[in-house]
Amino acid sequence: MTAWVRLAAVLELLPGVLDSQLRRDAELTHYEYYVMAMLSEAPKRTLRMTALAQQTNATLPRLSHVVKRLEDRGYIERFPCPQDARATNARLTAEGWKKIRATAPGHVETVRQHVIDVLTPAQVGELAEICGSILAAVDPDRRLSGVYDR
Amino acid sequence: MTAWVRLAAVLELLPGVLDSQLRRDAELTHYEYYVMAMLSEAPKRTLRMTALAQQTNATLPRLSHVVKRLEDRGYIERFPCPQDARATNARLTAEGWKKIRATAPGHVETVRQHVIDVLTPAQVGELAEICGSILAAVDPDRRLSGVYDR
DNA sequence: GCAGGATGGTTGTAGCTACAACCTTTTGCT
DNA sequence: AGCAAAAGGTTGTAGCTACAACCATCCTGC
Repeated sequence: MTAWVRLAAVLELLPGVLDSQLRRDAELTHYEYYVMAMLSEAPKRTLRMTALAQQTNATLPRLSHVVKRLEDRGYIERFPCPQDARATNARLTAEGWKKIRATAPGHVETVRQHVIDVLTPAQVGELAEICGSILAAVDPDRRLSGVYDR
Repeated sequence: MTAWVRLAAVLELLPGVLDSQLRRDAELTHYEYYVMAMLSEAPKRTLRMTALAQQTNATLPRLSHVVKRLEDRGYIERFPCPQDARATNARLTAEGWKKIRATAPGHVETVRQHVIDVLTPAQVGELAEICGSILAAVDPDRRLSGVYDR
């Protein structure tokens, strides 16, 4: 009971904390940041929409809306995939790359402050295990979340 | 890194799972359910808006909107607090009580299925500790969340 | 070689949350 | 007492997400 009540509280409060830091310092949603971060680590900073949706644990419609907004702001560009005319590729622009480089340190610091640094190293390990198990239960087919690596 | 990436995924996916079960089976949001659950455990099934906001980890405006909707549906009633003319009390109606009694088993089962039962007892304990630390960092003044009990 | 289903993606809309502005009552200071 | 500031709530609005409907392309079996 205690575990669940506290987890529910974290679920409710933590996203707000992360969001407001990013919105204040970079005018970005946490999810928008995550999308750009995933692109920045991909080969050629390019990913197909479906793959990007999986990696960011989101549905395709949600991603589509978000990418459109980021495209309007000049951080991402979309172009049809040459191999598959149905598919769309999303690529981080130079400006988007600059943006993510500038934003990352502050965001990482926030995550450290509120999560990593308040735990012992052993607890961090436990947390990874625990979240792994929960993810397996929540998304058994792993249609979303390419997060089971390591 | 692994711990954080997975926690971020849980933050993104778990609320959706809980919400859809409740919306499907009871036409309730997870947060609406939580509000009614907190009221159902309070003395006289009544709580002041501020207290209710704290216990449910929400801001007052959010609670105000939610309570209004639940009032329209007949699950909650509001009345001015006799001791403090500024304050408002929220009370669960008989219908609200019936609703929560009917809804609880399915919700609890969902939580077990996706969280508690996929962890070892030791992990459940660890999870409570970990979330406690995170909450302390996220909300140092404990203005929200009366969740540090035990 | 083509019909029917599956895959990839976009768009429209309803509903919830965050933020800011506002009003009322209470408290604190002098 | 009296006035300023704080506490308790509500309302309005903008913005994001979920869900459903939709279109286009690809693939499979026959």
